[in-house]
Amino acid sequence: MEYNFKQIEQKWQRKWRDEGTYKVDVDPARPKFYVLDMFPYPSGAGLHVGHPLGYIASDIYSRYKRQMGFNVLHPMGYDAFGLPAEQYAIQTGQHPAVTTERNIARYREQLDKIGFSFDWSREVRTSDPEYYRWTQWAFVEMFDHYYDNRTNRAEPISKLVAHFDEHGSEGIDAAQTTELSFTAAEWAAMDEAAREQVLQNYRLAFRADTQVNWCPALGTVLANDEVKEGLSVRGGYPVEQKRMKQWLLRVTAYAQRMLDGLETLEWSDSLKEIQRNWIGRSVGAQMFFDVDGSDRKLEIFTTRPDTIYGVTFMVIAPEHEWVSELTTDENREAVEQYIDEAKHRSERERIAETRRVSGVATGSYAINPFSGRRIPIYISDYVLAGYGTGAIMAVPAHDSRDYAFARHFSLEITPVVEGGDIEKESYDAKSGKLINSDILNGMDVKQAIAFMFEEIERRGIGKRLVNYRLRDAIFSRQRYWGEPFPVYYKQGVPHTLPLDKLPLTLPAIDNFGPTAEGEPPLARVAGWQTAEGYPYELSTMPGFAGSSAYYLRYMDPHNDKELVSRRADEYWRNVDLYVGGIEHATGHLMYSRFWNMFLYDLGYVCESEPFRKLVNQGMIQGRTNFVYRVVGTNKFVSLGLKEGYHTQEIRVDVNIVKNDVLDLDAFRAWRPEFADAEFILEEGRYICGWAIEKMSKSMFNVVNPDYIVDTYGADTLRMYEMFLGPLEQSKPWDTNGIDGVHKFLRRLWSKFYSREDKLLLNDEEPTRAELKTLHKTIKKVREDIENFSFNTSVAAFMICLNELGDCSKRKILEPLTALIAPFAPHIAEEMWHLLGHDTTVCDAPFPDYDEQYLVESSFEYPVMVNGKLRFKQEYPLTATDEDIRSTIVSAEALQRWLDGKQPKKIIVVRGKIINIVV
RNA sequence: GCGGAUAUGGUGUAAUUGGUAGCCACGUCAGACUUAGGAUCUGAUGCCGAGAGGCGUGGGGGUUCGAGUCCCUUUAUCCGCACCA
Repeated sequence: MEYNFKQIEQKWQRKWRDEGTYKVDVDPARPKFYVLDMFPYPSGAGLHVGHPLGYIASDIYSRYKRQMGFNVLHPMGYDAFGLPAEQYAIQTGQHPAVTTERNIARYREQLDKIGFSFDWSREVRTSDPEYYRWTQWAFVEMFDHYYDNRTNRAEPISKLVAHFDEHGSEGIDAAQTTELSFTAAEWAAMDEAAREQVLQNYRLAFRADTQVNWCPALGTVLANDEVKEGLSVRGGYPVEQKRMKQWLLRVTAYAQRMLDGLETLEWSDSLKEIQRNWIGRSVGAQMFFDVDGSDRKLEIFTTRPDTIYGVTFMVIAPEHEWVSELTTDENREAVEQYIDEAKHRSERERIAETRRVSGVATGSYAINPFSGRRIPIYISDYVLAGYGTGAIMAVPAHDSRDYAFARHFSLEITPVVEGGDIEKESYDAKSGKLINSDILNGMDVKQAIAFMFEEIERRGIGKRLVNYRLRDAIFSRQRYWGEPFPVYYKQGVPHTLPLDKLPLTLPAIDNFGPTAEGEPPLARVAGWQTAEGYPYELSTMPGFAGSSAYYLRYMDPHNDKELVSRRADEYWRNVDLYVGGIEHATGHLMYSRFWNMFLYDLGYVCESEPFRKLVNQGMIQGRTNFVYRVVGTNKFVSLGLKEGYHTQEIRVDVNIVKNDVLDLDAFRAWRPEFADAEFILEEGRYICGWAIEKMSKSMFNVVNPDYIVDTYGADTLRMYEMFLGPLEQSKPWDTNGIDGVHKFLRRLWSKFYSREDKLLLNDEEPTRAELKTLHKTIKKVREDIENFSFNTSVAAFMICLNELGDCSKRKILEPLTALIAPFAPHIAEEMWHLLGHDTTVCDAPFPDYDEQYLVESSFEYPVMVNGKLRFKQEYPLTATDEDIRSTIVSAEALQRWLDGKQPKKIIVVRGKIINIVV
């Protein structure tokens, strides 16, 4: 009987669905294992072959763990809110809910064909009100909490209010937007709006007037991770800086914990490094400089307090709040002009002109608190308003940016650390002896920094301080297709809806663009207000809101009382294995950790880190095929012959090319203009050229998994995607090797049935050689799965089959079936039943190996007997005395042995002594 | 500029973790069976050389009895961050 993958796969997929084979429940009697994929955004283009790569890997691991006796949670859902659906709606007028629903149905159909072991009864969709009520709920909780740096956790805002009632701001150490100072009496005198203003300074979800990334083309603000090189990640539109009142999440409160938490995670070093850089911790000193002729004190942050005697000027950002105050009348015009220019430079220009030096003097002077010198204060856009205090002390001798600035404006450059040549460039290295530095002279840099930290605090002019590059996350988007904020405004003061009023559902609209006044789409909704007539917030939440806690919801997806029950949470705890793309390194994977830590502080979840182990699968690139048209004709010349012609390169649909050979008839049928195409063939075939490009519709290189599944079957697709190379590595999709994998499955099948349809399975005893092959394969596959080295397991299966020859023995095929089940579940299931089982193969125990079958020839120390070299040995299974005697010893090695030195180690490879280590 | 990763046949890759480099596939070549083959099966296939043999893991150097693997240096490609004080 032929290997009829279509019949086998349909049969078992239906059965798995009908019988709920992959449904799981809390089972305290069994150990749990949680395997999660990053859920997809259901785009209109459907699933391409790149999507399943990670899903297949995680499915293999899930099935393996299940066969190892674990209760495996392996859910799937959809990240259904998002910009593309809304953009599509603006263009076509189709409601995003409709198109999203349609796309989801398509995704589901495609996913089902691949034979994943998802528990679909736990599916979540972020756009479902029953789901997003918990997103809104978390937001309300964040609004109601602040971060206490003393207890190092989120605390109820009521605790803060109680403190204000009693002591004012005195004694508060909390994560905050700006430093506030007021007494209990002042607090008592504030009205509601003023009090709320103060509380917004502390809330974990808060509103603030900040510098934001504004994307005019998309009509919305974006978070830092949604902007790359001054362009929006989605769409690639220019992004500009703008001051706007926005909702934010105070993720910076958790910066240190997110940094520390990385140590406990099994993530790749490169990913941890990306997060560390993103958080950007730096230890330095806060210092106050007196401003000459003013009682203002200019606050700066520096990591090099040791260079204080080398400070020859100061610089503040153009957006610094004291710009106008520090500017003297004679400089005012120049300063205003400079500020105006800076404002109109886009982020992109600013990045492109990174090395351009620009700035202007304020006319004011500061006093160096150590040397007492009077130094000028400048304004320049190389100082960022968003980092530190937006003001720096400039040390041109030891900072390349300050150096460039000083050179440009001919400012004094005083070296204070030995080692460089300041005529040529600044000396930035943190090593050397201090000079020209009064009390610091003779110390080395590290010593001087430590000394200065103490000295600054002792003199009361500042303190040691840790700064982070991480910014609070902008949380509102001026869009329609997202979670509405459970917020309404009373006389402009924001209030959150009570929890029992959630979810606040997204109203239906039919025009998805911004209003004429530039308001978000929700402004179009008449009556978008509370029953009492208070208006709701008009913006919606960003994409990362819904994906920040979805892994928790999977644990208990139908619970209408809470996000996740204690019982479910304490059983499933956190994700043991998370598989997904590296592109979420600074977005989703940061926000989720923040969100989870917050819920952990509040006692809703029992683990502070959501994803214990993380594997990043590589991206699958497209492999574009080209044909070569002879210019001015409808003749196409094969790749190898094109040199003789003047040709034009045309992209051709990769689905009508096989192994770079063009299907001529399909090509003629592809486009009307090619209907009468003629070909110049080489050896009777048309060979296409190729290139690696991003997989996209416009390049005609999108390969759809459906086509592969229809042609070769799901098991072939699964094994082939794994066979392609290491999981973490990006690689081009290329079907050139798929026949090899398919052939393997057919040969596996032929162990059961001959071509004449005879059942070959028999009960003969296996030979030692066959057992050795089997156990070797089991060992290899077990180790490979644990290491996510699936490509080498596929190779191991092929070797196994080659070595087994025509063996159709039950005692070999039965463990082999259980072994291959995670990779090729359909054929394994069919084989399992042919072997006479009526259970499902995913519950078949994963086979173990026995070392006794694996022993290779192993020689230990040689001993001298009657002047001859003899081996004290463990005999190999098949070795005879003849084998031992014929062991070849190199002359040199033997000589060394005969010199009488005691060898440490004898190197024997395949029965041959290569060397003796003395 | 800083940080991280990668580099092995015509191609994708593998290497017991310092021990015969190239497993397993693709491709190619030869053969068998076929009316036919883009089916199936068998064999060969790193490079140079008729052969003996020599050379081979981006380049150069080092450690070691022994290096794809460790160290130094250099080149190329990819990724992340990028005026972060």
